[in-house]
Amino acid sequence: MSVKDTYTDAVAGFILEHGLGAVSLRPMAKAAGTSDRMLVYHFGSKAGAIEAGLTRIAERGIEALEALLPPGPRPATELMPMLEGIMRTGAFDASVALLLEVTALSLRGDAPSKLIANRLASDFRDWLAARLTEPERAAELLRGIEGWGVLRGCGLDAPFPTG
Amino acid sequence: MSVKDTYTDAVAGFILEHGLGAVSLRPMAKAAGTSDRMLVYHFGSKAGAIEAGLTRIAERGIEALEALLPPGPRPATELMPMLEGIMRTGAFDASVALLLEVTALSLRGDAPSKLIANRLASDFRDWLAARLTEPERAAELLRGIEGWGVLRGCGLDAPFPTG
DNA sequence: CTACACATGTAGCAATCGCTACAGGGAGTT
DNA sequence: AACTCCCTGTAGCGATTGCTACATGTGTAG
Repeated sequence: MSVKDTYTDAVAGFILEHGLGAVSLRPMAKAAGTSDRMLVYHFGSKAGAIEAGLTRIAERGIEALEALLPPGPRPATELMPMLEGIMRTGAFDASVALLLEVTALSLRGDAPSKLIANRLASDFRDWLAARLTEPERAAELLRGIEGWGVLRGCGLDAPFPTG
Repeated sequence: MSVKDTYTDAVAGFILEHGLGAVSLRPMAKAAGTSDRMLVYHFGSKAGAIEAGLTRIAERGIEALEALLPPGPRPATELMPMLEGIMRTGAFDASVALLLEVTALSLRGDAPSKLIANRLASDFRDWLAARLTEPERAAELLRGIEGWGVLRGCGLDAPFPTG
């Protein structure tokens, strides 16, 4: 793994932990064990570093979630309660928050955010489709999950989408 | 309307237009026709100004949406297509983006954001319940609307929730 | 050994950040 | 007239921002 690759991981971790709005070069570089100078050297700019970090996060994407589930497609009536249990632990709160931040930027017209947001969402949708015995329900259920996540972030206890 | 009240409106407008992440005192004061000095004087701090602006936005809340709809409760099969038409115009993209920003902060543990996010979401939920002939479906439909908004922000065309 | 590309540390620049100290201006009260 | 209270402009502070100039190290190919 190249040096730049290591930095990319560190940047991804920093963004996930602190959020897009809290990114600045010096603290992020410190967390990566290097200097702002090096981040700019390797990624060209702050925006480049963020883009690399977000892309890395999108690549890692579903891995963490995948690891918590038994393999193979399931009917929604089985899969959704499993997902609900996982989401309710809060383990993915940071990921949800980041998705919402990127989505907000995308809604405001930020072009790089549009790309990343689209990738994050469609990767999740495709993963969901592959995990369901009723893949045609993926979009509807994804909509429900995202909405549930937003309401959870707002402190409201909406019902989790079911089969 | 007091001077501070005018500033509050201007701050609310600035936040809606540019997003929470882009708020800084001097540009916001310029948009309000005053100086950073005055915003700090009236609101105590940047955080105080933001809180006042967000509260004002929450107060205004549903007004703009309300104005676009015929009065009285409707069945979901009627109301939801109306909402879909309105949302698809993009007129509320900035509002959605702001809600997502606040929700993200709330998910990361920011206490003031938790309050505002909760108020924004529960006001919308209550409004929806009052607008439906089946008010018990408000939470489920709100979840669908929020999820739809997120996916729309991501550039995905999910189906709008229906009756 | 030399040459050259990659990588890095030090130092600093101009801009912006949130915020504050200080000096009033203007209106109303005594 | 003197005093007080609300409001505002000017100026600036120390910190942080993204980024860069310059010098240097380090490893590899010729």
